[in-house]
Amino acid sequence: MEKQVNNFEDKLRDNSLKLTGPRQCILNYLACNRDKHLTADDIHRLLLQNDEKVGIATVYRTLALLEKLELINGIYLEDGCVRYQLMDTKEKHEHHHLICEKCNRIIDMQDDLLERLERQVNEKYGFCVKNHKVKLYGICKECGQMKD
Amino acid sequence: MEKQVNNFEDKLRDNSLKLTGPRQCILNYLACNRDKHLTADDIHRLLLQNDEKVGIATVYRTLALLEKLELINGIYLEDGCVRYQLMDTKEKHEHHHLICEKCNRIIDMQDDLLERLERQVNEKYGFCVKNHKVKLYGICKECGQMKD
DNA sequence: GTTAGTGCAAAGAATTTGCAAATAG
DNA sequence: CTATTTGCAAATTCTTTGCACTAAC
Repeated sequence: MEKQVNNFEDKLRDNSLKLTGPRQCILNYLACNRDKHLTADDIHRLLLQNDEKVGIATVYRTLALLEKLELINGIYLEDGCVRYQLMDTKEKHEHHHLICEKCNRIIDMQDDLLERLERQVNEKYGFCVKNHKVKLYGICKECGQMKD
Repeated sequence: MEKQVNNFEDKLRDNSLKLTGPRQCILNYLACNRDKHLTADDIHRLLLQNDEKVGIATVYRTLALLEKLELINGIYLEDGCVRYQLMDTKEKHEHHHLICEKCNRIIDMQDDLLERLERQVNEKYGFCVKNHKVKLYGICKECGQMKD
């Protein structure tokens, strides 16, 4: 978390952008909830709950900025709103998500098992893979165990 | 294509839904453009161009129906609108998409190389994979060859 | 002080909904 | 004939934008 915040300050400086209250706040919330997948609205609501008066427009603008600076990743599910999560600096690519079709939980998955696939894509399609977004849909352990 | 249309008629009958002009038309457009990735608006525009007077609401309702009947798949890109494509009845899962970050082309990829990954997910997370959505981002062959 | 960032309210885009009229079975 | 579907326009949802005001550097 420290690392990302420092990283953020550097990236802002490099682009002559300003380190403002709302920006610090929003990055902080994401850093404290790296396991969650928050929408702009979630973050806005969280801020208001903690008496941080930040407009929703600023939340959107900050999330767009953080995504451009490659500090967060957007996840696009089927419900029409984007969810964000802090990027793991150790990751080469984005990590994968398991989405339970019963409880709608989103489970993070760190394994990077797509290297072989990416190599084959390069050979067969001449396509040079830079990033990937993998979502696996199914039934999670807990839901699978319930005998409804 | 014949197969899908028949399949469609059966599925409608099974659910006491009606086979209407707009529904046939829309499925037909998708069947004739299985390699494309059309938005509701694309389809609506196509229909109007061919003097089929169908309201945009009907297009949305029909696409939702076709998706529920598992005849088409929705692809959720970063531009905020859903694109649809006829499902290939031969496929176990959805196929993958390569998205070029330069020309924004979407390339279909039939290989199903995720079986090993899915097996490991099942072992490690107890998660039973039913479907997947894989998008690989990068630079396509043509864009990679351009020396701009 | 200058430039970038913010909040607000209004605009925009994609999609959904309510309802009376139309149509398939 | 009856239940489903349609078209239209209005509503909704998520997101973006314009602009005067504020805050970083």
